[in-house]
Amino acid sequence: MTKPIAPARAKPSHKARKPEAGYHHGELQEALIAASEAVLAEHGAEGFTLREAARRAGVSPAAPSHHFGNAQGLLTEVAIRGYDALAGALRDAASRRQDAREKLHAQGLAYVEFALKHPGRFQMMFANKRLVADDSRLRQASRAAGREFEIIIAELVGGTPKQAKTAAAAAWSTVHGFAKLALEDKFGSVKSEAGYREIMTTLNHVMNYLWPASSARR
Amino acid sequence: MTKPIAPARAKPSHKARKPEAGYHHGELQEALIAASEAVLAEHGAEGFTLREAARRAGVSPAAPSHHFGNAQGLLTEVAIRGYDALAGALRDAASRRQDAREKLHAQGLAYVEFALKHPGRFQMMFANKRLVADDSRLRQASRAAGREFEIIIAELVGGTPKQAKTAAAAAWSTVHGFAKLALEDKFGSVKSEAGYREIMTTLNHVMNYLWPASSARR
DNA sequence: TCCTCAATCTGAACAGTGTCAAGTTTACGC
DNA sequence: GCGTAAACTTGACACTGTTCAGATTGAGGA
Repeated sequence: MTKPIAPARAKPSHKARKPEAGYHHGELQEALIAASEAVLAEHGAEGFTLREAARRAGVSPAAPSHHFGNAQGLLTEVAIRGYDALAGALRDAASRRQDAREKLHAQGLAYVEFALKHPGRFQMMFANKRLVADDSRLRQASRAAGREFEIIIAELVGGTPKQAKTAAAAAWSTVHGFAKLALEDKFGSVKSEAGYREIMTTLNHVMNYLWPASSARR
Repeated sequence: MTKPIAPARAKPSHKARKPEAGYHHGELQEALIAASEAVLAEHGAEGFTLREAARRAGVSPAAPSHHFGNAQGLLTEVAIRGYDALAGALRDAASRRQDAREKLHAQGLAYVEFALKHPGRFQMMFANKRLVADDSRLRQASRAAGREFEIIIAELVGGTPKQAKTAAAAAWSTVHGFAKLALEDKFGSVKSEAGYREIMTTLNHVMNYLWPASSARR
């Protein structure tokens, strides 16, 4: 079933060309990142192996080390892109609404959607032990994603920056916890389409409960 | 075909002494569970290995399979005890308060405290891929822990059972997400004592924000 | 008391993992 | 055209979880 995938390699002359055979790969970084994301999508965070990623990129198991140092380095790059994508999804969701509360709700849905649609990548993003946790670019990307919540929350609650930070921590915790619990089947099976929709409506109820429409809650 | 959990071994009456030398271990199941918890405490969920647990129990790497089938079986047993301990901590925390809101706050603190003080075990409890996720005892233990929240939430919000379920999902999601994010250093370093206390006061603020004292919130 | 036999545990093997050192191939500036 | 440095491979090592044949044991029946 999984036989040697045709190696995607760069043509010698100019590295902007289509991939063909050759000792040097040419675009190995990108190929490895893409391969890693594919492995994460298929086998989840626990099922990721460096050798499998290398295999899919058509190179030897030792090749990644020349570009990323080790598996943590490669996964860190994957996580950074994951955070970028997450931040984009959050910004996108908020931008489609007018009301601050609706923006927050949309962000919550987008967050959980992101987690449920890319479970492996999402779990890896929050698996510090498998990443270079103190990588500055990683930390920056993570904080940028968190800031998307803070922006909307500040708009919603007003108050001092400290209050906004608290409220943002609350929002992030809630949606993150919901996503994590959902991924571990605590709210039913995520596998089926019906289960997925049920989970998302549960999330909707949770958001309505914690951030209701009127200013007087409950 | 089902995992061969050995029958509870009767302690050899005349040999109730030190489990020192001997071909037969005598209390290997308990020893393996204890060893696993020690490994989890020292190296975290990612750092757990079956061989290391066996090593600590003074037994060959193949021995655990006779009692737990495989690593998942052993870890499932560890997770079950973890959920039992968690449920106990939640019940305990609530029992010390009168007001329903204070009970919920105490449960939230207890939940995060549990996670931060036993990170490896906690993370493993929610790592379905490393457990026998459909083990009935595991599911029951997990639901029992979740029910501790539901009990207090029902007391707090009243309403229909469905509303209570929503509110309980919200509470669980929030404290679980907070714990997970804290463990991944999203709220500062957990390592230092000062960082730990800062995290717990942040949690306090979050709880006060989401479940404030008066009925009119914020 | 002895004997059997099932339960328990070992030892060796296997396939797979991440990483390292050393060797091979290629690209590119001079 | 050449030399050098980067890119990649090869082979090895120390691990991992799991399997299976066989050694060891103790408990209960004779």
